[in-house]
Amino acid sequence: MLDINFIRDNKEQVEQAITNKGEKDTSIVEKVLDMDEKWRSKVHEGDLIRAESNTKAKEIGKLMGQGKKEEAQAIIRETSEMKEKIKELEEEVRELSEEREDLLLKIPNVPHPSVPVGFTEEDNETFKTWGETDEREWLKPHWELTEKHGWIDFKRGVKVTGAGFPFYVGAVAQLQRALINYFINEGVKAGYTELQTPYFVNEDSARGTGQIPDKEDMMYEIPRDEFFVIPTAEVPVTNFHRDEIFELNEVPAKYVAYTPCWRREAGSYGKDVRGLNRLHQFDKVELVKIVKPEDSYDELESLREHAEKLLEALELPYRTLLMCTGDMGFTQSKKYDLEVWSPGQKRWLEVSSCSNFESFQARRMQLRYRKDEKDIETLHTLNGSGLALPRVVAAIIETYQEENGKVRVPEVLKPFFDRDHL
RNA sequence: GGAGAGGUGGCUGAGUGGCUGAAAGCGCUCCCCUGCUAAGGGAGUAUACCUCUAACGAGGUAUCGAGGGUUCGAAUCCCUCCCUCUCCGCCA
Repeated sequence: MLDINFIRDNKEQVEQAITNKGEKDTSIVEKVLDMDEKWRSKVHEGDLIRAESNTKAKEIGKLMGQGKKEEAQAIIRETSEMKEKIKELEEEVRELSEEREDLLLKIPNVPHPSVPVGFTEEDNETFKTWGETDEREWLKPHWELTEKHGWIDFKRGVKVTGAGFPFYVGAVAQLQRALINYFINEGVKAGYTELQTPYFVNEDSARGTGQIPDKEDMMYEIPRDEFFVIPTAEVPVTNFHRDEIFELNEVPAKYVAYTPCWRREAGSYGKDVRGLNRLHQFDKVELVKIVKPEDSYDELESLREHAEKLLEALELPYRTLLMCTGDMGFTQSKKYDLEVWSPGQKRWLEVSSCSNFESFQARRMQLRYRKDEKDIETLHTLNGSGLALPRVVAAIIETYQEENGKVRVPEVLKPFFDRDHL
């Protein structure tokens, strides 16, 4: 959510941002400003009447205390009209405030000036490439190898739950566990605090990170208990500090958390969902930072570098994309995607997304810090995957495969294995 | 799941209808005093929003778990919900 005062002062910039993010109709800006105007005027009107009514109530109290019942009665009669008016205004204010809030929640975050303007994948900038893509023809896609070794059981996953909920069996289960450990360890080494989180969150939390109202369809729901199943650890982790005011020495706060992630992925099909490419449940190690506004763009770079180093340590060729305005989503102001090379599929797979939300999430969540004696300021939040597991697993299996179908264990994961091959 | 108790400011904890946005203590900040690993005195110390102001700032409204109700007036009474604690039950 943007600051209404910011919108008021930067109307054109916000409209431009909406356009650049791919939405043609920018009239919402006009609407929200109009609604805000109405809301403020009614709030003020209500405040004035309430002030008067409070004064009278105090007079009554005084008179009652002195036993002057007659005089008190006279004032009480005066207030009855006011009472109705207050109720009326309260109702109006409530409605206006709701409408205002609804509109405000529908306005996307403003992209950073360094973000390329564009609307399709082609408009994303390649920020960096690392390693040589392996184009050898005989390299097999991971699903053939896992099938051959019995490492991933998609069929039984379908039987037990449904499509997109595979079982990992034996060596690949071990590989995932090793990766989770490795990623968390690297996060902790880099100064992130490890967090284990709830996997269900309430509506306020889903709203806090912007899954509601923007991306409701991505989440599984548990209506009976009014929970949402987390689509990423970002949701519980960022909400960890919701409604809190940090002291100066408490920022930056940095967390690393492993959780499974559940996503409905409605409308996905074809090669995108083949094998481990897209699942309804997958594992991910997530990094979250809560930082001072002036630091957030430096923090974004270090977050990106941290994720990149994980891929480098695993010796997996990758590229980093700077996402264009139209491809980056509602809540971000700047986003990098890391894509690992899948030599068996001859394509890039997204394994990390590092974003700066500036104050967009923090404002919804009331995440602030005491800047000095007088000022309280909204913080900035960032997050990035470090990393998403299944596609890394796929890339490892494909990259480390040998012609006989065996798969070597990457060097950095050797401590987690007692052998050279999976 | 059943029975009971309770939710007040950063913390402890008063407060059962009016001068209580909230005593007192602790903590914290600033000032004064004090020559020493300390003590004493004074002042200040929630958040959001609105209005006025160029600004410093001033005023107003709301908030005592959340929402609703009664009342001229509610932390205080009533209802609903949430949460915490104790006992029982169940259980990894």
